[in-house]
Amino acid sequence: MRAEEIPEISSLPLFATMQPEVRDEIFGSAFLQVFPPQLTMIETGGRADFLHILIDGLVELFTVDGSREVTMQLVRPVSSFILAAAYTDQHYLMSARTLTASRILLIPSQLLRGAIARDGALAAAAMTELAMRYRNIVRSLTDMKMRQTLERLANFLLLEHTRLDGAVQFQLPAEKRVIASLLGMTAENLSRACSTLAGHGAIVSGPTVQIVDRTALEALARPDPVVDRH
Amino acid sequence: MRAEEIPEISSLPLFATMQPEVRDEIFGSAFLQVFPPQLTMIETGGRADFLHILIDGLVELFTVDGSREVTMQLVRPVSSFILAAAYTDQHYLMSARTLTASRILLIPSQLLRGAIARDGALAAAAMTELAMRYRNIVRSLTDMKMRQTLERLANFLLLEHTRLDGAVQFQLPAEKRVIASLLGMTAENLSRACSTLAGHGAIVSGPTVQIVDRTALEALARPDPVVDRH
DNA sequence: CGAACCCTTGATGGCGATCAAACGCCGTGG
DNA sequence: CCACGGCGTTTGATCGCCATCAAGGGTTCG
Repeated sequence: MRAEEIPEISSLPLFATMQPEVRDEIFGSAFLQVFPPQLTMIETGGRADFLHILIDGLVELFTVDGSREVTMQLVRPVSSFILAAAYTDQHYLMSARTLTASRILLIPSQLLRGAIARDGALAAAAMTELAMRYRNIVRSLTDMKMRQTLERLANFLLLEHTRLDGAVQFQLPAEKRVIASLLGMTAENLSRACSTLAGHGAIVSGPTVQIVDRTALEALARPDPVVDRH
Repeated sequence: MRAEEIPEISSLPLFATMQPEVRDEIFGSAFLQVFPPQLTMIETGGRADFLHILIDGLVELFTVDGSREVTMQLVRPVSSFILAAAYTDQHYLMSARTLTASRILLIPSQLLRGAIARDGALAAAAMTELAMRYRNIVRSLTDMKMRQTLERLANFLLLEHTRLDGAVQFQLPAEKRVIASLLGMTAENLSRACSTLAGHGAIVSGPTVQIVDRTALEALARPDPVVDRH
């Protein structure tokens, strides 16, 4: 990996507090791989031989059932994914593919487990990371069970809006079909829902979003102060 | 807690491998509490001051949105719950109530965090526990997004059937209204779905279930060999 | 320039929610 | 002991959200 990126990766919550010598050992055996867009690098049911860390690009986690697939989560840089499978040495529950060209750091699972066993600070960080991801999925499940599609879209846009520090205008992070699947709806319905939001403070035209009235959007989305605090 | 139960709790995966002296310290400061049925002991948004371990009884985890609530998970003995919130010292994402009279062991979160920091084996066990729960929620979310209600019910019954070592007849673990909410459907629809299953190898009459043709039920449920392996 | 592919828009249908009512069970109190 | 009321479950009727099917427009890429 590029020399200037080592500090950036080291400063990830997962690696920030660990012992430097253990970190050097892990990074020494890790390797960076560059993937083109639309490449499935992990398949459901496979073995989790590596912890993946997305350095750059965009990754989609999804599940497959027969011929149908559903997006579960978008992974943005810089963050790790499939930590749970890597740590417990089990099969992947989700597949992963790149949405854009991506650079991904691969850390052998076995090495990671060894390091966690030896380094208490790393163990704590991994635990925190996993706990955060757990809580995020609980949020997704809640969202799915409690809200209908329009509300989910509205909440999604509110979240993006917040993530981007309240920028009035921004781009959707992925193709609409992917967003639709992530939100548990069809592309057709997402399109209609986007039009509907024009009357509720959000104008979505193609891939660009304008938040013109956050209050109105919140009135529709009714974000939960506890569940939706990220 | 009763003397004869200490070995049972100690043999939980979470506590089995830790150092005996740390375990004694934790258990020394833990206390057992008895709750009547239908008592909400944890409210969404509250602080996670204790790790809870259900020794005996049945607990429902659920979320509240305005006036509506949704069941997220059933907790059966003996197992811990809300580990993620307790470890990260954050607010509860879910509420918890007893469904039957229950005995619950309460371990101060702060004490737990300290013990995890000192005891690598406990840290590893906690990590595994959390990873397992993470994977279970991923399964729930997949189930929710990919299947419709009848399939979800069928899969639920298959899971119960397996859990009970293939017993031909068994009781539903909770009231149907709770099961319905857990499966993301209304009580009315669950009732109809139960009748429908009579033609697919499962006879549900009131709270009792008979699996008369598992193959037929599986044909309807189409369980995923990866996702549904628990 | 053509062929995918994505997005959009419209028409239709079905799954499941909602509303409504009756039944059975069980506790309480007369 | 029985009457009553409450609650969970069941069954029926209806509604609405959203999926599906279908077709057209726009963009990208070979």
